[in-house]
Amino acid sequence: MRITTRDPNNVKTSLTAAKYSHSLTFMPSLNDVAELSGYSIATVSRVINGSDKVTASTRESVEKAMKSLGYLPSRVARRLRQKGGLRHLLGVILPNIQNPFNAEIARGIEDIAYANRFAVILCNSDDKYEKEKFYLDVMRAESVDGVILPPNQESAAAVLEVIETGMPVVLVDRAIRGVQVDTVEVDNVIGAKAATDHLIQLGHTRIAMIAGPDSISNSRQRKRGFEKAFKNANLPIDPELVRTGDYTQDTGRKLAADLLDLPSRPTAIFASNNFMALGALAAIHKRNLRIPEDVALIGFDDLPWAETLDPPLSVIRQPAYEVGQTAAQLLLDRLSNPELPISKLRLSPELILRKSC
Amino acid sequence: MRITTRDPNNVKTSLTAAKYSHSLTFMPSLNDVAELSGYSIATVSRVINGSDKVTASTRESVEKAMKSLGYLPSRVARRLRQKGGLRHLLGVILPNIQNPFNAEIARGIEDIAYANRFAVILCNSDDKYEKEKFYLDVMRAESVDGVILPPNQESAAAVLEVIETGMPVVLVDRAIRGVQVDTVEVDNVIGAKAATDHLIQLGHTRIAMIAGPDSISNSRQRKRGFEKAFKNANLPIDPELVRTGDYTQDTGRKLAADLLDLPSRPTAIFASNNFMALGALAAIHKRNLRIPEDVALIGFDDLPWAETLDPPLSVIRQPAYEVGQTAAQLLLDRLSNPELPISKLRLSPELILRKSC
DNA sequence: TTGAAAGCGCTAACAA
DNA sequence: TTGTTAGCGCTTTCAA
Repeated sequence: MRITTRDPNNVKTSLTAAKYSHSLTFMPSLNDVAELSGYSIATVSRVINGSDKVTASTRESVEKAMKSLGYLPSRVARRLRQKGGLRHLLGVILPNIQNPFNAEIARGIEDIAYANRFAVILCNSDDKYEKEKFYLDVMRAESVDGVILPPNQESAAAVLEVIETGMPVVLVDRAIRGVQVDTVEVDNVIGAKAATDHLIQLGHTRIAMIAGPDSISNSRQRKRGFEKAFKNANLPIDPELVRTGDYTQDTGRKLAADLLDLPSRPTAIFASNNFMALGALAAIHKRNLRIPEDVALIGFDDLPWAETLDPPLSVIRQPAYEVGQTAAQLLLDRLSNPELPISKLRLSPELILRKSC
Repeated sequence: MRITTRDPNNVKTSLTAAKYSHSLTFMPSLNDVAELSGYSIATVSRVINGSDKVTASTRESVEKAMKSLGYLPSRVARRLRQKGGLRHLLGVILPNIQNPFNAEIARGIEDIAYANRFAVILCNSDDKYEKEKFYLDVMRAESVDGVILPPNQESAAAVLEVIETGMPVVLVDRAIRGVQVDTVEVDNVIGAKAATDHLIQLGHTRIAMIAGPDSISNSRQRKRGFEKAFKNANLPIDPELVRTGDYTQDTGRKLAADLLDLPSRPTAIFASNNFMALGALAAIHKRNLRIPEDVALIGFDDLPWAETLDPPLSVIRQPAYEVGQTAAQLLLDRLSNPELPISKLRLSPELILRKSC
């Protein structure tokens, strides 16, 4: 059933439309306030910036003038002039805000930003170099206070360049090796090892991994954790059972399908991120296989609705919100004190057992 | 099981740290390029802006100078100066990016923005007036080209004020009555009616609705659609079965629980948004009720993983990505031609039947 | 085709 | 305590 009400004719003309054409956005300036209040722009500026070198009565009349004009200081002009000070603007570049993991990070960042009266320019890169480069240039051109992003192999050089210019950068979720820059990661090796350990303890030996791209540091780390668990248990890895996807639901589904159609199929699957786990789940369902009896499944990244999936999905939970908060706080700390030593933080993941393994 | 590796001591000092303290972000300016190339800043500016009044040879040497300096024009200075032109910056204020519905809208907006070389300041308001107001001020102070947001009852006045200043605004998902401003909505009445109709056709008469807050236009519209379906079918609404939540998973769970614990419980539940549907799902599961045999469930808003829920959730799907795209395109059109008539668009929702009803 | 100079809205140094 | 002024990086007349 499809209901169609989209109505291209439902377009009305109005008086308001005419207004737009004449009114360039009206913004009173310092000058306007100065004129109205009878003081100089310097004094008005002092009032705005809460200088204590203004008489109470002066402050009062200036503030009255500001209010009556609806004056709002231009962040643009301020940013242009004030070279040393804070611009109260952060740049954040994430692969895709539609991934709940990224949304959580973004939210963590923004909550800290808001608490400190910072606004955030948020961009989606899809891990595409072209977009990353464009947005990195935007950040410089907007002269934001600093940038938070998860680098990948391809973008690393561009990120390094930005760091060279002196722009504070905080890496989240992914790292660049051998570079001294503030970084907030999750311990992916330990997380992946914990997931695999659990599968092994359950008696599985034919365990498949749907891994992420090698160009992403956390993906390599998760692979390492997987291998570590096997080595620890003195178990051999069947290379046929390790597949590399691209962190999308689609490859998760396809690779799980391939795995499931193997002559001797795995009894357990570890999916290296949330989307691929969801894809694997769909593929298993499609084959009417029981979870965990026929195939056990565990994913990396929690989902707010993992509890309500069929079956409730066991996962390695990343503290994504905290990652975002920590990164933002690190950046703000760096801004207020550039001499701070570099921090490389690694937050802990958590094994959450539900019903899928 | 909890693995803890957070290591506050894993903090290293380095040469890079020292660098920060001295290097104020280095940004070559027009002046630097002018000096290096031997031309005036005016000429350099012309080269940047692709003026045709420059000799090929001049352009060439200026471009060489720009490249060798890694020059990037400051969007800030440009914005300050150029009163008429485009700033290539959009403001977007959404309630919460962690809601996949909002994430989809945001993505739709950004894809159009990126295609036109615009960057986006994205903010979460939590539908809190204080945050909305702060971010609205930020948009003005940053002199963005325009703002996209879903208004609510409380913020409407502030939004109107912004519109008064001449700043282009596009409303998404929610409308303000009696105001001529570009708006992209979804037909909530028809959507909610379709959901309720379907439940009625299935033979249900005790149908509960978990509605959203009355302060949000789409919530009121969905209630209207629900009532319309009842009236159409000549069925009475049991007021006890209509509960008002706040669009969060938590109230969805609580209100569903109340409903389910009623002496004569409803046989079907219509949840007015995605989060409340998820909450209701959890509440039903907790009581070990079968879906749809004991209680049928339908939600508003699709979820990328609705298929994999237990059971796969039937929903009214909103074309959220298209809503975002359309809004952004509307805004860009308005920027390039302010005389354009006001558009009030209403996109179509879609009934997607899966297994929950 | 190029350059000189004014000025966008603001901060900050200096003077009064 | 207040005002004058220079200048942030750029665009845009106006002259040359």
